[in-house]
Amino acid sequence: MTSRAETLSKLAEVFRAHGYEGASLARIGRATGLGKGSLYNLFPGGKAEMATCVLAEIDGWFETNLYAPLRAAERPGEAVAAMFDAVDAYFRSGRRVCLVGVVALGSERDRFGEAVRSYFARWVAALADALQRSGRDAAGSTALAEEIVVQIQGAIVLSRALDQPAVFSRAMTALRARAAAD
Amino acid sequence: MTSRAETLSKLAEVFRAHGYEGASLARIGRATGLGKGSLYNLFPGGKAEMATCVLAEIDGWFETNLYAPLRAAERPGEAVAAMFDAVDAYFRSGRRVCLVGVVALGSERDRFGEAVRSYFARWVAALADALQRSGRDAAGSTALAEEIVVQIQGAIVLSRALDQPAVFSRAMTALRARAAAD
DNA sequence: ATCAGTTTGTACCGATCGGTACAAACTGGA
DNA sequence: TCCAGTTTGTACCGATCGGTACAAACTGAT
Repeated sequence: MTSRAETLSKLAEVFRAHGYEGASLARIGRATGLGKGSLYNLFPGGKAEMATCVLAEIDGWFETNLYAPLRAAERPGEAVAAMFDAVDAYFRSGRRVCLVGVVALGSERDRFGEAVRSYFARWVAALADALQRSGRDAAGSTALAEEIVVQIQGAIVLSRALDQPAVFSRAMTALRARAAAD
Repeated sequence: MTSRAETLSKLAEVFRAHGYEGASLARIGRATGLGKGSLYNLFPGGKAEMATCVLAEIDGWFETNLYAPLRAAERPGEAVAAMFDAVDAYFRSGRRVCLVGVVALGSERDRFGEAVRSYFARWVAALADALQRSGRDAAGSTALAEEIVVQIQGAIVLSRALDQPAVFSRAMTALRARAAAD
């Protein structure tokens, strides 16, 4: 069953590019190469279920590749550095949008509210955990973790707005230094 | 001609709430209390012209209330502090979305590319100008200005995602301190 | 009061929306 | 080879999309 996973990633790109309301079934069908019959066979709940599954897959990817390593790392400092590598690759230096962030800004926020909240809350918590275990006090760790996630999201916005991936890269470089300091 | 200005602000709220694609003429008509006849009389170019005018009005508001004061201030430090006050009020502590930022993330970015680019470029430039005149070197001013705008945008995303306006307020407080320090 | 010019509501257009129905085409096990 | 069960394409549904046409209702100057 290769279809499901591949389809989800293509679905994600459609939602990323056009948002929930702009992701029409016609566009989805074109992007995935699947007709309505197949789509509704895979996702009986229609567009809402597609979006839910896409968000769940993204959430799972971040949990596996970012949050869990941050929480489990024996050398937290290296895990934080690895997170920045992963973030830079995943968001393609700001050229790729954060779908969860886009949902948070849109009118569909309430529909997917818990998924959105959990994704970001766990990101901040996992990062704060790693920062604290690398020698910071609890309050400072949480504050810095929150600021890092804020800057990642903001850097995506600004680098896309200015069409300058360098903006994203600069922000990541500065954050790496902040996280590594002391 | 009270209609035009009032209509634009109501239009802005519709675009903010639903994005360009989600802002249907039905919703726009409902929100403004105007029929299609009136809307196409005010904006012969249809939805695209409405969005262009809304972006232009927002741009004008920021130019007048933020950028110009930052560039003209005799006491740049106070102008920067005033900017944070204005930003906090305008974005209602993160409860209100930045329409230009939303457009930058969406598929309509290219259609309004120049407006989006200019809005953010002038924001960063005006802020960097004020920071430099308050005693910083040129490179540090630009870097800090960029980071401040990044954090404002990111704080809107995160505070909405977590449904915690306090996230936005904390970010603004920290940025005020960063900007005031030297 | 009249009338040109504007503003408004409404009916309507073809296209597309998300979703359903269902028969044809597949699939693997017996 | 056959057949139950799944997967697929396609036709179709009512609703809504952005946009147009146009006549009725307003407006202010004469």
